[in-house]
Amino acid sequence: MKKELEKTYDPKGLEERLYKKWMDQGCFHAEVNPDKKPFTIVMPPPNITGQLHMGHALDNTLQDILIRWKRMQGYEALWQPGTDHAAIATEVKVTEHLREQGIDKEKIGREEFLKYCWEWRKEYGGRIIRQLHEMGSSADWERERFTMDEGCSDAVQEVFLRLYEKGYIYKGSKIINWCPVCRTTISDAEVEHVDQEGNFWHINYPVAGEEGKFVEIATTRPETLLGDTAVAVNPKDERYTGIVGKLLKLPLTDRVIPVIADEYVDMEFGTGCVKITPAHDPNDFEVGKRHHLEEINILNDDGTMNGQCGKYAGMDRYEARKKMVDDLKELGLLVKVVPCTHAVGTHDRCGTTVEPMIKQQWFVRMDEMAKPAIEAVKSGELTFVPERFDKIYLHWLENIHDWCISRQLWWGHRIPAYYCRKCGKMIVAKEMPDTCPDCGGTEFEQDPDTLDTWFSSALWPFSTLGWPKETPEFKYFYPTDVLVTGYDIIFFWVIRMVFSGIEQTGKCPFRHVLIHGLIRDSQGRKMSKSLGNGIDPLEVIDKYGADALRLTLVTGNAPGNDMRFYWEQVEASRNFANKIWNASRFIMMNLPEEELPEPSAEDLRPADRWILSRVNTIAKEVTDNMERFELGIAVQKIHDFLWEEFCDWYIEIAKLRLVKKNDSEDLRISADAALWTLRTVLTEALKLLHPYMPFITEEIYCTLLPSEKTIMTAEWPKYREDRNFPEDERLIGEYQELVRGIRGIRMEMNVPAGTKTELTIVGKDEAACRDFEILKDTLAGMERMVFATEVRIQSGKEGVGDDAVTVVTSRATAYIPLDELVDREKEIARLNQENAKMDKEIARGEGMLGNPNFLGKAPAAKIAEEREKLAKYKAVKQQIVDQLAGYTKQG
RNA sequence: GGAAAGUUAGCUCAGCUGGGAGAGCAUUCGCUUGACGUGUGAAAGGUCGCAGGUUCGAGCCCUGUACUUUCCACCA
Repeated sequence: MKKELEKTYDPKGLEERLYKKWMDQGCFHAEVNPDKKPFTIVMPPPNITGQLHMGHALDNTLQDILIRWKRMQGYEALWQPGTDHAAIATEVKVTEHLREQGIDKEKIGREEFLKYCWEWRKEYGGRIIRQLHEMGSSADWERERFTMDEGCSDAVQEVFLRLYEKGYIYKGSKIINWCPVCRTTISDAEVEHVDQEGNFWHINYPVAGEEGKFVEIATTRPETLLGDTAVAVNPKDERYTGIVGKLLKLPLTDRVIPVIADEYVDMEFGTGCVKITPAHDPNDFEVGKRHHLEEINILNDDGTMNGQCGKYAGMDRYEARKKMVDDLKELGLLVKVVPCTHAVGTHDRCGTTVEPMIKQQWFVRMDEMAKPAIEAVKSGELTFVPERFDKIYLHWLENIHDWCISRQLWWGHRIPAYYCRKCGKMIVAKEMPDTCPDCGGTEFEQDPDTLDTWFSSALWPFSTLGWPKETPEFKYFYPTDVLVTGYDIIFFWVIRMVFSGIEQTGKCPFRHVLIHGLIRDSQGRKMSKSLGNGIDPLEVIDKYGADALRLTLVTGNAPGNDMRFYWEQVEASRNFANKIWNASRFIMMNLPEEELPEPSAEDLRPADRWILSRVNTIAKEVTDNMERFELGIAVQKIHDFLWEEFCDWYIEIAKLRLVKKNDSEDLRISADAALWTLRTVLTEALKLLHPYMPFITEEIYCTLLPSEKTIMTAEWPKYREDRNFPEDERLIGEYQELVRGIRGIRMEMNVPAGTKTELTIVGKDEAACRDFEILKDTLAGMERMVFATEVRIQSGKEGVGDDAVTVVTSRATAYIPLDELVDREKEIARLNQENAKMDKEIARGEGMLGNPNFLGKAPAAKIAEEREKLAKYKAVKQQIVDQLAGYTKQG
């Protein structure tokens, strides 16, 4: 029984059904297989708090395209999926969630809180995975991992230990970024500089013991005055040479601070005097170190002023600022207030202004590990697509600071450091030690901090494959091939994976990084929750299907570039799916029940060889484009081939032969050849399209070829020399030229569609006549395409009436008798216009070919091409001239 | 303050190593052609930001310039 496609294309039921089928058949699973070459992509693990958004949709579509393609090419293709515990994001979400139920995180304590986190993970961690299923993602879900599962946690501890023993991880008191709302440290990468309106407050600091003498400083954060331990000037600044070494009375306090000289101060900027607050400014911290200044912390962890701040203690930092400015004004020490905009460091997650503070934290030393990561890109071992992201990557690494990895959070990998309760000795180990080697104490307390969530993500390409164990998977699938991600997380993730991978495994974790941009709304704005302008990919899928969404996300999108989302584009994609659906349905309607053997070479007609040749060429081009990660260009070619060549031309040509299959034995053979070609070309094109539109291609393929289980493992089309038919491509090209010309002229002449005429084709020479004779069966049916009742092919003008309009191509002139419709004068004018056009072309060609420089320097192929074109234009012109001469003679 | 990207049809964007400018949507005029009106045929629409340069030849390479966007940055 022949299978059939549903009459209308409805992605909804179809996609769900096919995804289930793939899952049931284990189509996504990859195994260590020494007979095949591996191809690996690790999926950027979505947060367990996350919901699928357009960014995920794009990212996963690109990965799925690559994986499906490589799988078809015969690679053992592993797409390694999983989810991220997303330390701070989850902790914030769970905390909120608990608060809504009236539960206070602090009250229930760490252990209890973590239970809620795991519950959350159980409840919501799978949600985004299910949503990825809807996209058609062919990841190996059997291998799904989680950054906090046993294996990944083991990898984290192992790396921590190794780096600690190597001296690359250390605990130290340094100035760090503190978020007073989240109450944790954050890394440099998490600080976003946002321009804000603010003021420069100019304040006079009285010189001690010299009545009426002041030093004027300017600051954007007056409240930090309470932490000042010096004022600095540039040693070369002659304005201030006399004052260096003197003491100043720090306003609002009873402290005195020295004036010091330091190169760091820019003489040109402000007053040339800088207040130094070592505990709350990274630069001042460095200055303080150089001059052995006291570091006075003035802030509590929640951003309020601490006990050091006298009357301001307990106030919020901004409240204190206001009060202090008022007080300074009252004291007459406020010189002026100058409005200005300046870049304020904010926490990228919550937007809170970050406070630099000195705290004891854990850091990763970056200097040594950055080197091989830089080298990896410089040597070409690791490449970015597009290349320009090299610079961003290198610039960051070349200016990298040590990475603060400890977080004052509960949800995450706890730092594997233990402190002896008796003597305080710190021991770094995977498990809690039994006895203290120093004091013999047996009670230990683990460091309360957890690790930056990116610490575990950095290990993702190998921790998911079983590392640190030498598993077969690790040996086979690592290093991975391509990493696909947005440019927004190069710093957070890509760089950290590279140096971690090289340090731990000795190998760069991937060969290529394919960078994509952001999906913006139709006005070019970032999609965001606060704007409410986000488009839910699931809604798109619901309305138009995952295939349409996927196609929309890759067409016209170049690597690294942002793109705007338009519903119209999705609609166009769905229309394409519909087109393919119906074309396939048409082909299947005509296919016989019985076997359809490959026709012998002589039974194939020119159009058959043409379309076979075309799909062959397209396969090669598409493969080339995909190898260069030009997915948008590749899919455009498949799209255009299927729609404009296969549907618009070949199917139409084939129809003529199908309807006549019972007329004669010869026509039956012709019809069979067409059917076989239709099926063959469709099959090849479906394979090319499958990575982009997996569902519709699977459904059609399996219906068309009932013995095939899936298109997923069908062999990717390869270029075949025996399917290259340049002669037929040329011939059909001439045919198309002729048909287009006839349609055009009929339109121009306003010929009613119902009016059918004879068509006489006069070949330019014998060879041309022969060629058009070869196309006889195609031409004979041309009435469907060019409204001809009868087609004659001949070498002279005999029998051609005077009232015919003409279509001139390089090798033939077609005559269409239109009797009363033709205005002789207009026809002559039209031909003259054509003639002038040819003259222009000929002049261009002759100009080029007459230029000795061109002949001397241009490549031979280009010269030959131009010669050929020139000859063609000359031939057309000749025929136009002949035609005109005929009219003149008659007229 | 550094760096990158963009500037191409009315709109949104492609354009691979330099060799006669493309798509989708929109527009105009046709088509109950038996797969598809989610279709089909024809057409209109561009000084490729501006100014120089290199080249036989530049949307593409170089220099400068204008505007837009983004990233980085410890000038208080």
